Amino acid sequence: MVKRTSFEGDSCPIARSLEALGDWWSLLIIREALFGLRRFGEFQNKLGMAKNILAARLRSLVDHGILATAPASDGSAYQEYVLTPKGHGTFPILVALRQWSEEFDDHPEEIATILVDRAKGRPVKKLEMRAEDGRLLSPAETTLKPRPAPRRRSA
Amino acid sequence: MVKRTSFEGDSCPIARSLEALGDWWSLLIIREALFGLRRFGEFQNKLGMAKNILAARLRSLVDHGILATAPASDGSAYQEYVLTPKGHGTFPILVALRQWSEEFDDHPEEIATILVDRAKGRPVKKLEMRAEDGRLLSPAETTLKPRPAPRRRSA
DNA sequence: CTTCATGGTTTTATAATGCAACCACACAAG
DNA sequence: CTTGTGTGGTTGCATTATAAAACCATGAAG
Repeated sequence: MVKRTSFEGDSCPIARSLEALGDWWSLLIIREALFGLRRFGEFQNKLGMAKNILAARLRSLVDHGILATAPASDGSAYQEYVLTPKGHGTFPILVALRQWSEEFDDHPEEIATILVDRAKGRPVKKLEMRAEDGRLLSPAETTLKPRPAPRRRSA
Repeated sequence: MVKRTSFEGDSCPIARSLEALGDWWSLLIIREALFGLRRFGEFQNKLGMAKNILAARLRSLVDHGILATAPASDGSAYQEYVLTPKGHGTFPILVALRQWSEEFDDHPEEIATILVDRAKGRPVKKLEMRAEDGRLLSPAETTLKPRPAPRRRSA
């Protein structure tokens, strides 16, 4: 396999996000980190993935600023992997994937869990596209526009 | 490379979604279909990807029910690829990826476009997690719950 | 009919993945 | 202190996934 096309320099933010998130297993590792896993062994045990791939993915996620390493919380000499704010920011992506699957999966009965509001136990509402003024938007009611040049910032 | 682990039988909807969407290029093909591309050559020209990979991806997206083939709209004998409702349902995923990248990208100045409300030209609002009753939810305010057994349906 | 366009298919070589074995250090127990 | 187990990797190997390029079959236009 020749090297996969990199989307790193792409002008589209979707493509750019795939550079950080698009490797096989990456989103599932983030999912587990959101559930609170932190230790290499925890990720490995939960996901059942190859250790060399896990090591490479964790390294990549750290390099992309999604995870950070921190001293283990039990006081041992080991390191843990903790989500950064950038990592936490992936939550809507995971929710979107989940809701798409729940709605369109060929075998919805194979899905084991639903995402609920912790306080009430009720399902989280479907994600909605909304305009600045709150109007609900369908995909057809959106479009792309050139990004305005950023304002100059004082040094 | 040995065969990648399949998430097909996974009980988590996020993992399951990656089976259909997780191949390199798949989400970008869908993005282009959402922009209105339909013909093999259009996808190929726009994305600049290898034709054999494009053919394989289009086949996979059709097999997963995200795209369907239809006679070409110009009356020729060719086929077109059109998004199904399931395909259109991926829009929030793409929006979530876009918004994550816009917020956290190391080089936001390299992003060329913003997603706007077509009528007003104003940026689309950031996606929000909301409870059934409309309360805004942080990730910590959500949890997973076993999916209730489906009701028996009349034959 | 000829020529070009379209939508693939096939071949080839390298990167990406998973498996399994190995390794270096950390930690715990005696 | 020694020994054994746990932890977090690293390494070697084989197969699949990817991209590039060439090839091919049909469609369309003149």
